[in-house]
Amino acid sequence: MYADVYVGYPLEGPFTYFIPEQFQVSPGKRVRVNFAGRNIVAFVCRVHDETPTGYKVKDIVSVIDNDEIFDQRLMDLARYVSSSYLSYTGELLAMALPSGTKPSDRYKIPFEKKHVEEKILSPEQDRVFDDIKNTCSDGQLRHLIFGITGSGKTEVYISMARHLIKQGRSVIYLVPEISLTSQIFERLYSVFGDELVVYHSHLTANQRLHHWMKFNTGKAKIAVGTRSAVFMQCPDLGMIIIDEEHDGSYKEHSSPRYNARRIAFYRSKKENAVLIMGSATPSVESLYAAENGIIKLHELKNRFGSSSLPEIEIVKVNSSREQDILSSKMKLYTKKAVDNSKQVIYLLNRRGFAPFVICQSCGESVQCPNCNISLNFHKEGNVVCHYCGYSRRVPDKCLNCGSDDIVKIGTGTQKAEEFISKTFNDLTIFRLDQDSSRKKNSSFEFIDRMQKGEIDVLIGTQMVAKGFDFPGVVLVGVLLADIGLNLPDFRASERIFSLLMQVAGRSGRGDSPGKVLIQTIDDQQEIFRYIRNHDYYGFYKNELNMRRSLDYPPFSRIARLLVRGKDEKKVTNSIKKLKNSIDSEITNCSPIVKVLGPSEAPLSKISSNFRHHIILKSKSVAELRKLISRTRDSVSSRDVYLEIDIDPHDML
DNA sequence: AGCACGCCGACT
DNA sequence: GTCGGCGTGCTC
Repeated sequence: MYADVYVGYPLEGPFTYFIPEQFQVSPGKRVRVNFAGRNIVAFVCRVHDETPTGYKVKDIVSVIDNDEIFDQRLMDLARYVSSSYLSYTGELLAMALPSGTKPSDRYKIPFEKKHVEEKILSPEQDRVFDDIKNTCSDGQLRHLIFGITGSGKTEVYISMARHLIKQGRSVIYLVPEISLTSQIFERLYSVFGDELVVYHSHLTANQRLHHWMKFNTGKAKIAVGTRSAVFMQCPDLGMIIIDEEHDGSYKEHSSPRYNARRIAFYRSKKENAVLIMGSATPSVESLYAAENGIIKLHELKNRFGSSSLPEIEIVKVNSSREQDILSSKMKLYTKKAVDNSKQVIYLLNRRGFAPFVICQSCGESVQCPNCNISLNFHKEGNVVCHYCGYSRRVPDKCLNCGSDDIVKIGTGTQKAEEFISKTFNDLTIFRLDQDSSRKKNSSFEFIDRMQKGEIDVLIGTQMVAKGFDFPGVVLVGVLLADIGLNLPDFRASERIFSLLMQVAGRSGRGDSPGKVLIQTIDDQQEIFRYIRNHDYYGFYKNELNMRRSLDYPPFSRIARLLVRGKDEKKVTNSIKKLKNSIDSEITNCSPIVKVLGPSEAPLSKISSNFRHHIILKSKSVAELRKLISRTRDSVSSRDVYLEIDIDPHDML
């Protein structure tokens, strides 16, 4: 007998191997095979007795799984996704499936089990729940809940999940990032107990395998996880929930560059499962789909309980210098909040853009030698590159002109933390960013301390904006809203808008009314008018008009072709060749595709790789795919790589 | 992706 | 004459 297998390389398979007598091989198991001289994992998709001709068949080396870990449905999904994103079936399987070899159930529940009384839905939540429940039995499977922050979308998801699980079906619950799984896990655990599993990349490979199998066999009925959990298999998929659906994390940033939102959309139809997406700031694409009847829209307009939306104020600051980190208004509001034993959250979006070390004499900032990006100053006296990890001591003299007049400009979370603790020296301050949250269990610890009111001021990057429910917070301060607003990227204002609305939603969730103070250098930006009024629809309309006039999504589909390599000459030659190939192909058959570029990518060099790109736009994504698959081989030169991104999330 | 094969330039 | 650069092609 023979087995057709896929391998985790950018190669379209499958490849056929001989099954030695003693092995139990069936579709859905992983095996070890010798492929091009090395032993690698392969995924069995078919077992048959057709002797291949034309090459010498090798034997399977060993069998990894006793039981099948996937079935035909995942194969179909993998083929669909890889063809949609011009990646490869095996590559997708390798990414989607757990890599462990012996399942481990040694997963520690990250909190003390406590009894939670059953929550009763508000009339508004109940209406939405009923509406979803009733319409989905009529075949309306896709739903978008547009609910303001604090309106209790989670409770609607949970009611729906409980309803479907009672019918013996399974539920996938997606959240944008790992730090959010623990919070939602706690809530779900109180409802579903041991029928719940988690799935994300911070688990060990063997834990992942165990959880995958528990869900796959139907022993667990609900799985909460990050984007890769959208591929999880179960006996009867009843629903996929996408919480914070606007979030960019649902788009995978390396090949296969799938978008979990689209996959969920596809699966819901294919497997007759309900899809619920929820957000306080729906993506322009999703709301547009709702307006066009592709998704059913539900609104939650009231906050749960007695709290109301916070008041938002915009305050102009003069610079991003240290003395301007906190405006006098910010200091005043902060003091008032903590004097009443309440809590404050400060958002400093993106650790990656500040602070720079700059020469006052020639104006040059200290650049990363591998990426053409300004290095960021860290407290330890080093400058660090957040793209490639390069790090060096702060130079005494300007590397460009030799002047010793170098200063640090801008503010990162570290510096802000230091400055704030100097300003308010009796407060307990906690910093939450990628550096501080990396230590294991620190995020659970911090949530606990925050809930107990032990922390006065929480300062952090966008992590503080997402999902937290701390009733003691009455002030949210955005230290510098301008960061990221002027990026050369058509989604920049959408991203900043939802970030600011999300973080604003952290304020005033308890009994006391909340305030939001947004500091900005440019207070005349249009976006602030919508933010001040909590006017999502106003923002949306404005944004939609812009997208329409420039032919951006949702009015077209985009593909980005990025060529990168260490030798810039080769990169530019390759992309020219690619452009020529596209041009001749277009005149032949695809006049409905618009071609922009080639041009240098905004991040023109990362990790010593020069980057140039071509942007393709078309109403028809099929046309884009056809064009790319016919021209991609023109980039064939060695050490030059072509990265294909269908529906890119940013174009930096 | 990795790796072998094989075709032209420059050098002990 | 050979070493080694990298373009091309293959992997069951």
